[in-house]
Amino acid sequence: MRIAIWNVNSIKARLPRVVEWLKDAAPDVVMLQELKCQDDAFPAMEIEELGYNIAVHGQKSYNGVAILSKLPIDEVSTGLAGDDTDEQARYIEAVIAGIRCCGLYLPNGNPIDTEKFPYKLAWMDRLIDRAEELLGQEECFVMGGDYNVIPTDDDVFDAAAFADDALTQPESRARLRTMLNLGLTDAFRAYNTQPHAYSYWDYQRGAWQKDHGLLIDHILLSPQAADRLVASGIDRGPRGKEKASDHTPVWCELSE
DNA sequence: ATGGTAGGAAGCCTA
Repeated sequence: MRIAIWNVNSIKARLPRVVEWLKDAAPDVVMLQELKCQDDAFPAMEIEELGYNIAVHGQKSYNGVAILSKLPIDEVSTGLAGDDTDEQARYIEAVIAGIRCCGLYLPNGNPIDTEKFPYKLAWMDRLIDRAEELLGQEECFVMGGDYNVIPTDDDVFDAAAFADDALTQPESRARLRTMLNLGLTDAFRAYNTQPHAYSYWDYQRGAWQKDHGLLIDHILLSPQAADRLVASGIDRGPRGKEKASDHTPVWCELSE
């Protein structure tokens, strides 16, 4: 089963790119981030026509996550436990063919001297709690999406330029490492060791043309899922197209 | 030293 993640930066603006990539790559499951639309505005028909079932957790203008699946989608739940006042649509879970698929759009957290940064860290703590809970149940699960964390200085084109960025702060990195230390496996890193492999390139300053990117989209696997991991990669194709998202898909393949 | 681009909403915010 091939599972992909993609921050599309508006599903409505990106629909032609998404449709073309779904036809081309034909992943079994796709977890989307940054839909930037409400549930009723999600272009469901165009995607269902390609043979996908859909679970959406949308929000007007900002955030929004979805799961697309060729196989039936069960046990959908939205939102991340731990803060009843949090109204941002950044988390969705569903069970597909016995695999719990957790799609997330982690807060960016910039600038770090505002309330946005503590919100990011608190959100990560809640994600860690959820991961611990699922690990305790010994479930086969995948936690993937835009983590908005650059794991190491080798995952950014210019570490010095990002020294004060929320994506590289020790507090952000420590929380991501905590998830790995709990026993989760970074799917991409299990099969790819080369530094400076990116999943995001800014629209500004010709970042794509210069390969000035960041690796911030990650797929973490529970031990039961990692046992089935046979391949993982980054599909740079979509980033080079017209009207591209600033992110490109990351994928992993689990054996049956 | 600052602004560059993209998207959505509605005449600024987020990234």
